[in-house]
Amino acid sequence: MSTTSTAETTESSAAKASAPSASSASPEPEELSRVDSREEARRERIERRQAQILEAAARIMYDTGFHGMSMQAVAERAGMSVGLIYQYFAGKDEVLEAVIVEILDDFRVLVPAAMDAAGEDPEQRLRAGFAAFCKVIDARREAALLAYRESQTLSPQGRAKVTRMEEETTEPFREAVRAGTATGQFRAVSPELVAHNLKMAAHAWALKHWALAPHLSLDEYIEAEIDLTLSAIRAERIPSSSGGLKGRSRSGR
Amino acid sequence: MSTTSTAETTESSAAKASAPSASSASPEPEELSRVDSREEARRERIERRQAQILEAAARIMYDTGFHGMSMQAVAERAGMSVGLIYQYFAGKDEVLEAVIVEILDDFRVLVPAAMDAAGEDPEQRLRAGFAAFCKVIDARREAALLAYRESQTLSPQGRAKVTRMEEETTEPFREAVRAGTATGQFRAVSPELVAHNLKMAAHAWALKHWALAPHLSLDEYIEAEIDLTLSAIRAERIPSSSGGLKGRSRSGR
DNA sequence: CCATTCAATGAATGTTCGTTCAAGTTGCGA
DNA sequence: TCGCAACTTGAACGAACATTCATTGAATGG
Repeated sequence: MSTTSTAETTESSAAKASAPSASSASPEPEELSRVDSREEARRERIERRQAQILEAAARIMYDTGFHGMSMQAVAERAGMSVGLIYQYFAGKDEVLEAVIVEILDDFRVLVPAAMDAAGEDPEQRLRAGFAAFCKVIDARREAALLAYRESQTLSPQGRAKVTRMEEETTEPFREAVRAGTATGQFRAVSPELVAHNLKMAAHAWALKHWALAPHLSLDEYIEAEIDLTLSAIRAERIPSSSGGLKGRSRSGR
Repeated sequence: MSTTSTAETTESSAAKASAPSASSASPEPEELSRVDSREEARRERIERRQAQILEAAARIMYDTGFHGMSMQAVAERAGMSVGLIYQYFAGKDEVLEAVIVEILDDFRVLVPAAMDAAGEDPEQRLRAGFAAFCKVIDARREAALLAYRESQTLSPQGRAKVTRMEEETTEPFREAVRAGTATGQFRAVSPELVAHNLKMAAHAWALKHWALAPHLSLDEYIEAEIDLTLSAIRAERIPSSSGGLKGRSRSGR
């Protein structure tokens, strides 16, 4: 899942970058195809190796944390030698960044896709987006947890990148809330806050899985959370009965 | 703040446990008082030292993470020698556990206190408890973040302890929701889920401070979040208009 | 069948760090 | 003033670890 885009995102990395000098000049078709298939095989191998490494690294970090992960252990788990890891990643730090970027990339791609597939209605869009978000988290719970625990460990650039990706991820939520407010379906709530809450609720499925999973299935959780949020932001459907709403509604800000 | 209970909680630790052999036989009252004041001074020193160490450790871990924290660095920051740390903690792991337990202890004490001070009304109790929760987080943001990042690093016993303390912390929230449902002020929502959401919203002030703080002050955040939650769970105040509430309210479990 | 290229290995290296402990210091009672 | 006990120090030790690199092995091309 998203392996392609990950490889692309990660490619900033190590050596290996001996850019395909082929594309310049080699008119023979057989020559071309030979070079191409070579190139292709190479790319495939690189991808496979990186995936191997990232999976092993994610597993180990989940158990022990970044600091408890030795490159030796990663190599063993991935079924290769230590040295080989350094062919595909410049160092331990870069392995961490790749693991984190991989899952953020899934969010960025899958959440908007699900929302667009859900049509125009803001409520349906929020539902679909939130469900997709939670499902990605559920599928990659280990990596999601890592993204939290070890973000601080990243280089400043790495952290900036992660922050930016996270902002992008929640932008569709903000837009849906704004759209709903515009149509009058939603109260005048802060799109930032609602989007933030949905994001946190999704993250919580990973962060607090030990507390939630015994009570709820993933689908139940998704249903319950989105219903709660929608209850909070739906415009009251009863324009009648005077303003005397009992409660002090100093809704702040 | 809560230093006392922390010292107690942590006491399982290192050597130092050369239990007061005095208590066996020394009838002279002057003897006794002399011994007592000695004991007291000793305890005070232990507390002061532990606090010194924990503050330094929390600061360093916030910047570098547990793995980036060397005992040498802690000693320097705390203004003491490496060896001395081992007089008060059995090892690096125990320092981490103490830092985490310290803040959880604040929650456990301060949140119920604030709720009890707020009176009987479930809504007011939730408001007060949530505000207290957030304020503790805000006051000790570094430690709160650590509790997240490094919980996995703890020993199994340490993790179990932290889990238990967290459950205790949110119990008052669950009770308030149940009470509100019983009086009919709240809809029939899951107390577990609502308490969980409030806890997460409070945690988020630490977890996502970089995203929230530019938009909102702490007080504004508290207001906005609790208002949103209460909007979601308040019973509709209009008993008229038939049962057709439109929404599918299969709020599961 | 040789030459070349490149993936892959894993022992060796240099460093960092948690922990220990022998030795020094301080404070207090006699 | 002496002696004792508790407190404190920090150099030293050993283990772990990230990273390197000389070497092996396999595939390709002529």
